[in-house]
Amino acid sequence: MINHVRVRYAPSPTGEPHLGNIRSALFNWLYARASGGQFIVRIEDTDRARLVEGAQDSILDALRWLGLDWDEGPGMEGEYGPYIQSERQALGIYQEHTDWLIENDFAYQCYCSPERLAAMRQAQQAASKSPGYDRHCRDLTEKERAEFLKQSPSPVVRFKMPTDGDIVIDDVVRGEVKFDSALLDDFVILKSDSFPTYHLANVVDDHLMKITHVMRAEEWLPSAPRHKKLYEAFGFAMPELVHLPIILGPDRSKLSKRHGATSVIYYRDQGYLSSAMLNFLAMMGWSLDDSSEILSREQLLTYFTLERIHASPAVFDKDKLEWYNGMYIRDMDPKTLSEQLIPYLEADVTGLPASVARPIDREYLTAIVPLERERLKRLSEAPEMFEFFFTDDLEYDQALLIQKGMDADGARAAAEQALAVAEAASDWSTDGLEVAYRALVEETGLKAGQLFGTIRTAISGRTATPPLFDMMSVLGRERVIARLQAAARAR
RNA sequence: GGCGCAUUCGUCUAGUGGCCCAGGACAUCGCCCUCUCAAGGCGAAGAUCACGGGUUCAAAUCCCGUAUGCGCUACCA
Repeated sequence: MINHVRVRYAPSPTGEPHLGNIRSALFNWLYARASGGQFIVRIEDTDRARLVEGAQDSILDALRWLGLDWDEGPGMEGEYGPYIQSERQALGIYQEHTDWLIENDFAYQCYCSPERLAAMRQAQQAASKSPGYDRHCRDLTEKERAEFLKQSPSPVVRFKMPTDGDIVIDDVVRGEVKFDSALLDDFVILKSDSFPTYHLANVVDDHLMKITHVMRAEEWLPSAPRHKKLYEAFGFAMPELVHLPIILGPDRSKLSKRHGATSVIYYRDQGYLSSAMLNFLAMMGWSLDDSSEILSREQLLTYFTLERIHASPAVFDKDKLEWYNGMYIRDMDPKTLSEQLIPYLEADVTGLPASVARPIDREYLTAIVPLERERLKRLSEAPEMFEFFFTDDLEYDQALLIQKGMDADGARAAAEQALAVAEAASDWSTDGLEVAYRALVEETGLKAGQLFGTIRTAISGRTATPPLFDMMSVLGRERVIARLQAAARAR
């Protein structure tokens, strides 16, 4: 049986790659790969006014980052190209199809001015009638057309929708959905700049590119009946429709900039791992069972099915994304993590202080990483978290040296004693240091928490750190001694 | 306003007529571990399955209605 799956991701280059948008790309990709089909990327740049410079690159970057490779599309020319609609427009593809529709009485030129349309809409609203084009130009005589054409030489083209009867579309996720034709107007398929609207371009290209499944966000469901009529007029076979649930913000409206960052690129830059993002995105609108939370790319590929796509919308939960990220960070080996951390650490403004020489010591870094790994939620937290390992002069509130039940003199004394032990230590390993300092606890009569707390602050400048002796061992005797000396001098 | 879709813990979800006085995960809280912070382990709290009617011996699951939310209603996608 030859039912070769071909799906597509068709972004409009009008901004940053939106989380919801990339989630659609992911589902398409997953389905293509899971079924041995093809994943096609098509750039829908028919809105010349809203085009954003660089948006296409940034969308493709997001795809590459997540490892969503495409079989045909920009940079991967296949037999159904070109894959950028403006290039297809230049080839006359949409014009030809539009002409055919007009010749066969499925479409007509409309000469109505934007002013007339606006006035019409206003009147409809005032009379609280359902809005829609009044078909003013649908049944003009040849003579009238010629007359109007003189006044508006670049008309739009509208598609003739049926005026009554139901249009039933079949959606894989939602089943049959019925629309009343009387409520659907004659929509524009070709704009006055001779670029197609989404509806025309989408139907024509999906057919020409042999797309078998149209998987897109739910907000497109209301336009499905228009597309169906277009397919019928052309005599094209209808692809399967799969409308994905929308991704919502915390206030339950469609996720948008006012909810904060929505760009996948932003999350990448913040230090979210692509594996975590992939897993998280997959679980928004799809799930495997009652217990699987962590699913690798490979597992996703083997388990993904259309049947398990949800119908109801999902709220974007940043906390859960962070949890996923932490899980995946902890799962990384120190070497790989170190490499990924370097750009964040060496970055100019957001990285380690300028006083820290670049490139940073890779070996030292690799020793630090195992100590901090389980504390990292985002790679971008590393500079702040690792800073004390690299800087020579620690700045901190010296009151932090004084532990519960101690006074300033006690803290100074503790630092001095700790210093003496550091200077005398013969074994600088984690275990060796622990033996030496446990002995000091006995000797001083301080509580372990008190002594260790003072040392912790002395050598790190903070109260929350990795385990003390691991930290001392990695910092090295020289740094530890210098820092204990400073603490002993504290006043 | 019209049309459409959706509706299980705060959030993501399991659940397709009896296994459910509803299971898991995130977040929250507590305990344990412990030199701090994490991580981890254990536990708690949290859902009258939106509401109201049916159908059935039996409904979160099927049907009808209502409500609420969201989406669409452009020469934007």
